[in-house]
Amino acid sequence: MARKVAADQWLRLDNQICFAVYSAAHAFNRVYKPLLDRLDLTYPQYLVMLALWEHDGVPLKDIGERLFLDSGTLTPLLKRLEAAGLVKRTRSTEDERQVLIALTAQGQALKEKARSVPQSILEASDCSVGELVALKSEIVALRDRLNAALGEG
Amino acid sequence: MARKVAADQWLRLDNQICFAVYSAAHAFNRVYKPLLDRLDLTYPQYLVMLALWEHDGVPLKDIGERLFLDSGTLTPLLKRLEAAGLVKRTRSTEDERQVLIALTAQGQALKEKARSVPQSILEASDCSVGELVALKSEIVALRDRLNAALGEG
DNA sequence: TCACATTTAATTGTTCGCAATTGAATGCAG
DNA sequence: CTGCATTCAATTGCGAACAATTAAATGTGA
Repeated sequence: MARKVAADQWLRLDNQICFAVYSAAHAFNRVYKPLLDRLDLTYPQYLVMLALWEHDGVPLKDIGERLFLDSGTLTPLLKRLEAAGLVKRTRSTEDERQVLIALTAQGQALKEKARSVPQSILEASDCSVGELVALKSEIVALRDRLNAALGEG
Repeated sequence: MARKVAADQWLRLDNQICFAVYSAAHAFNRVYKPLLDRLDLTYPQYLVMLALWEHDGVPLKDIGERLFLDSGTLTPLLKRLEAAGLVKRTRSTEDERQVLIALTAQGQALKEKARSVPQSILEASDCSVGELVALKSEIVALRDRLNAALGEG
């Protein structure tokens, strides 16, 4: 019986790091919600805008690689951003398979409204920048090992 | 200009801990996918089963509090688990507002097939149990602080 | 007891996320 | 140049996730 209980430890919800990550992601989402509502963005849309504020005029594929998302997710999302007037989607002339995503003036301007968001998140996290940076690095390292395992599998 | 670059650091994708968590959650999901396909479960369904293997015959609400999910998510998910023959949903007789979720024999039996899953995840994580436990605790602590901030906000 | 608030699931509508497929453009071997 | 594979975005279908609403059951105060 002691052996059975020990075996069960591996299936306990509280012992799953994946559940920790899963539930933390949802917690972040809920904290972001009211902040992003003021920008009329969802969280995934905010990520795309972050990517574009760094590198504008890039193919859809590049955004996908950066965010680990595919066209099935990005195509409709980008159409919504275009409908909102934040980006423009144009076929590349050199390679007509590619769709280039470029910020509109409105999309660039939104960056200024977004500047206050990270500070609010930091406050909700209730810990130091240093701690968050360290934790972030560990999580990224784990993510990259998981993705590497996928490539091998 | 140096000042503008410094200000932009806060909006850089790679500096967002939320994106680290978000992308790690998706990476976990992709690693779980082939393992859970063999159990005919999605990842959220797997979480519900983990909860039920620990505490059977509980109200939907309890599962929701445990997993941080609401009825809008759980009601259709549990109907799918019921359709798959893994759980039974019954109105409580003491309080007819509540729906009690109980494992079927098949649902209990699935636990044995699930025992090999955590080991596979550990291998894909490519690090020690100790490291994972420590990281998990930090992530849970962050999640709880975020949820606490929501309550205050 | 009666009115009213609270609790609990279910429902509706929108947005992700991904697998699988389609179709067009491009690259490449012969 | 031809034939075939590859790349890329779009589409379809399904399962979350959540806000907002609805409806029924329960609890509470007067």
